[in-house]
Amino acid sequence: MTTTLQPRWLDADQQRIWRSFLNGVARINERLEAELRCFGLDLGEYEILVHLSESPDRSLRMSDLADRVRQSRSRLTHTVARMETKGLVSRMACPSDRRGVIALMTTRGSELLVEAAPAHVESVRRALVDPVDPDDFAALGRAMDAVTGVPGATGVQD
Amino acid sequence: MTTTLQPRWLDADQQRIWRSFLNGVARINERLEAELRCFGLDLGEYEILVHLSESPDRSLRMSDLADRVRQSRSRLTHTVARMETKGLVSRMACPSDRRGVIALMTTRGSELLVEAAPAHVESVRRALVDPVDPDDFAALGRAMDAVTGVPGATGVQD
DNA sequence: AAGTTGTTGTTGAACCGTAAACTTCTTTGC
DNA sequence: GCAAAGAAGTTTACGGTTCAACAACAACTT
Repeated sequence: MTTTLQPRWLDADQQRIWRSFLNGVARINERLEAELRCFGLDLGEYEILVHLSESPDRSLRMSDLADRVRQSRSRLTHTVARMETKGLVSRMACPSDRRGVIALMTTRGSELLVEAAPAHVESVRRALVDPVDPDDFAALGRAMDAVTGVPGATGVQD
Repeated sequence: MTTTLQPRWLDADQQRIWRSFLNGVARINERLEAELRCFGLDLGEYEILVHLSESPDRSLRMSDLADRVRQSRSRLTHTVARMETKGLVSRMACPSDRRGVIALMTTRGSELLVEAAPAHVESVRRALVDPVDPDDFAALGRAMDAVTGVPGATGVQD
């Protein structure tokens, strides 16, 4: 037989919270995407620009960038290709590894990020930060860190 | 001039939490999708089956269903059409409103849900419920309710 | 040093979601 | 009653994501 033990169903509270989570995430995404569309960007492209802007020389190896923005390599290739035609990024060969490709943000990309960032941050505030109680917001951070396995201070403060 | 006041940037903590959120959500989605793929479903299809199974006669108006699973009407039409070819749902005319279409779950759809549900619930536990501290999990629920504007008990308990 | 294995990044096809136009029907207001 | 406005679903075209196969290179292995 396969390992089909009795399923540990969620209790009523857990199920309510789980559905609240699904609803909340969907709502947040809707708002952020809608807002970024005014700048001709989606969340994936925006994140690419953010991570490039935070890196030395505004550049990052494709595989490194893919990990940071949680996109598959294939998806990143396609997305960066599109952004390249828009003049937001460009690509060059990696000097240290001839397999590698380095994506770098253009001046135009940088300018678009500077333009879009304030509105985006305001969206994040309106959609999440402002409506949520600060203690709950901190708990949200701990919860998501636990999900991704970030060590986090589980013990007592000293 | 446009209303470009000084942007209220996120402070270091808020930004860390926001990124934890993005990472956590992505991780949870990955796991749930990967698990459901074993049953030939994605999260959108699974949710359709769940909501149909909870409704009288295992049936729901398309627009009603669309609201519950947070899909656009267009998307739902496509998804249900696909599921219909798989034999998981079927469609019939709505008796009370001749514009309406009623989606209903087939026996096959019901059987697939019964088969997939335990594994899915286990995924939700492993990805979210189990790793997160119970108090933080409750706070997560309150936070997401605040995001979607669910009234919620903000005051003191009586 | 040659062969194996793993990594990096791209390609093209299939698939899915989005957006806008459109049909049919209901509801509203005069 | 009738025209206008609105709602329910579908359709089509387009764009983006996924998936599997692939080419080029690096890193081990012996």
